[in-house]
Amino acid sequence: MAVIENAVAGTPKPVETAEAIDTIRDFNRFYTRQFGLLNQRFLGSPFTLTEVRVLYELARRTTSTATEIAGELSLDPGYLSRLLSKLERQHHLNRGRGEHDARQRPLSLTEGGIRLFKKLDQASSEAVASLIEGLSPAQVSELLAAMSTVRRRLSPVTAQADYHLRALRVGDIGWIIHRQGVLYAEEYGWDATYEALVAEILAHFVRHFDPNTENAWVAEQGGAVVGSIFLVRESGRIAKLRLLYVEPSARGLGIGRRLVRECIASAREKGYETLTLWTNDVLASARHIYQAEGFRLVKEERHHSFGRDLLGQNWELRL
Amino acid sequence: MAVIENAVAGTPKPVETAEAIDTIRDFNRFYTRQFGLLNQRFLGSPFTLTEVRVLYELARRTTSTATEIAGELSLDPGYLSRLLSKLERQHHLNRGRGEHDARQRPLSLTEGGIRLFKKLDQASSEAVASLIEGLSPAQVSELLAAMSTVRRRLSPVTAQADYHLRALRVGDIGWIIHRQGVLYAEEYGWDATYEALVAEILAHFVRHFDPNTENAWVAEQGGAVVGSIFLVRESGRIAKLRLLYVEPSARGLGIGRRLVRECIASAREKGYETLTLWTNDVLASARHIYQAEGFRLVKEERHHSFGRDLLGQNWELRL
DNA sequence: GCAGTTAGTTGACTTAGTCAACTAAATGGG
DNA sequence: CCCATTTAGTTGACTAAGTCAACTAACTGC
Repeated sequence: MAVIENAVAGTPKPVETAEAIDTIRDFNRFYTRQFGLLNQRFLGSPFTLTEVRVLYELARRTTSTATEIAGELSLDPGYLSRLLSKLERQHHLNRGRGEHDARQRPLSLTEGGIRLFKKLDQASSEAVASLIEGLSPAQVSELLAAMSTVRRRLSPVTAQADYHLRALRVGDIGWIIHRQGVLYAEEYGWDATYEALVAEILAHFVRHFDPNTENAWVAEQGGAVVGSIFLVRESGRIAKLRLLYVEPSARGLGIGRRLVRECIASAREKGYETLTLWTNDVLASARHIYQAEGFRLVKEERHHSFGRDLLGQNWELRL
Repeated sequence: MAVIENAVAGTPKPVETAEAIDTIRDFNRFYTRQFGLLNQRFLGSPFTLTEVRVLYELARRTTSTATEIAGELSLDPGYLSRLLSKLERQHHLNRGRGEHDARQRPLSLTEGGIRLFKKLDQASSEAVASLIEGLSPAQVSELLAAMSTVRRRLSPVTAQADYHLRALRVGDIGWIIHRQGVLYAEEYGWDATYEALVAEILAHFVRHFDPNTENAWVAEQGGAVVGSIFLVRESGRIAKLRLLYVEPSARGLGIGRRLVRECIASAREKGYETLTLWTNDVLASARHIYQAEGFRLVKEERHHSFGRDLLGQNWELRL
C-alpha cells in the first residue's frame, strides 16, 4: 500500500442528498432527545416550558404588552392572559394601564419576578454546564464552532456576511495548503505533489518575506478563510501573482476578482513593471478573471504534473 | 502593519465557560425554533408527534410488544394502549396473541401501516430537503461535519472512539502544517516561521518520498486527525524521526508513544542503524517519550528561532 | 356619531396525556 | 398442587395545556 493514499483527508466528501437528509434527521432525533430533557417541566421547577419562555421574554424587555409577547412566542392570547394572571397572583408581575391606550396593560416583572427569572436562568446555565463539564477548552471551542456552522447553514439565507481581506496570520498557510490540496484533488484529481508544491511555495514565502516587495491577502467571511492570493518578488522589475484560490462556498461573490485587483494594485505601488502568473488551462474561472484584468497569454506548455496531463499557461500584465 | 500577524487563525480561541454556556443556550433556542416547526402536528398530517414516533418504532422492528414500545419511548402504558387501538381501528396495525405468553399482544404494521409510515417518512425527508436545498454540496458536507462534531461533543462520554493509525492522504500535510502552526503559537508563542519550517519539511518529504526508506503515520480518531509522525532518510545508515505531534484533545491516550514506537519499528525494519531527532527543551511530553523509548541526548545548543530563545536538543537511538 | 378594529378577558371545549384500578396470565415458593 | 405476587395490557376518571369563540372596553377614521 502506498504511504500516500489518493483518498482525501479533512473535509468529508460531498455526499448523496438522500444520505445527507437521513443524517440530518438522525441528528435531529439525537439533539431533540438530548435537549428535550432540558425542556421538560422546566428543570425541576413548578413552571412549564411555556411559562418559562414567557418569563424570558418579559425579562428581555423593560416593559411590554400581551400582544407583543403573544406575537413573539406564537401563543394564544386567551391562554397567555391566563398565564399572566397566574404570574400576577404570585406577585411576579406588574400589570399597568396604558397611558395613551387604556386597552393595553403594560407588563413588567416585579422584584420577585426578576429573582425568579434569575433563579431559572441559573438552573438552565447549570444544566448546560453539566453537559460540557467533561470537555477541554479546545473541545468546547470546537463544539461552539460546529454549532455556529450548523446555525449558519440552517439559517434562512439573507445577505451572506460580507467578506473582508486581511493579512496573513499564524496557521493560515497550513490551512491554505490543506484546502488547496483537498479542493484540487476533489475538483481536478490532482495528487499530493500539488499540495507539496503549495507547501514549498508558502514556506519559502514566509521564510523570505520582504514587506517592501511582497504581499499577501486572506479573504475571510464569518470568521472563516474563504480565499487568498500572494504577491511574490521575481526580480526588481518583475513580480509574480501566486496561489489564487477561493472556496467553492464563496464563489460568485467577486472575491477572486477583488483579490486579483488588490494584488495588481500592490504590484504597481511597489514599483514593478510586470506581473506574471502561471496557471493551468483547467482553472477556467481564474483564467477569465486574469483576462478581464488585462493579463495576456504569453506561453503555453504541456506537462505532466500532480498525476495528470496538463496544459500550463504563462500570463503577463504590464503595469 | 506587518503582513504576517501574530494572531492565530483557524481554531477559535478557548472561550470563557460562561460565554460558552450562553452560546450553547442561544444555539439551543435557535435549533428548537428551527426544528420545532418540523415537530408540530406532524407536517400537515392528522398525526401527532407521539403517534409518529410510535409508528417509527413499529416500523423499525418486525414485531414488538407494547411494553417494549412504551419503554423505548417513555410512554404511559395506558396512553400507548389507546394510541395502538386507534391505529388498529384504522387498519394500520395488527395485534396478535403471544405464543408463549398470552398476556402479550405482538404488534406489527399492516400493509396499509407500512404505506402510511413511508408517506410520513417521505414528508419528513422533504421537509429537511427544503431546509438544505439552497446549499452547495460542499456546504452540506460542512453542515454534516458540524453536526457530527456537535453530536460527538454532547454525547455521554463512554469509551472515546479508539484511534487508529493510517497512511498519509491528500490534504493531510496542509492540515498538519496548519495544526502545528496554530498549536505551537498558542502553547509556546512560536511565530509563522515555525509553520514555514514544517511546510518546507513536509513539502520535501512528499516530493522526494521513497517508500523503501521513509514512512509516515497519521493518527485518526472519530474521523479527525489527532496526531502524526514521519520517518525521513538522512543517509543509508541514519534516519530521522520528525514532526511528532498530538492534538491536545487526544493527549494522555498513549498516541504519542504509539507513534514513536511505530516509527522506531519501521526504522529497524528498513535496516537503519541510528534514529536521530531534534527537538526543543520546552516540548517536555515529547522528551519524556523519547527518553522512555531509549533515546539519548547527544547535543544541546541555544538558538533563536520562531521568534523565541530556545534550547535545541539532538537525541539518538541505536537500533 | 358610529361602524369597524384592536387589546385583553372569560367561558366552553379539545387534546394529550397521567394516574390508578382492573382483568387475565405467568411465576415461583411452600 | 395451591396461592401470593408480579406482569402485560386495558379502561375509567382525571389533570394539564392548550384552542376556539364570544365578550367588553377602548380606539380609529370616515
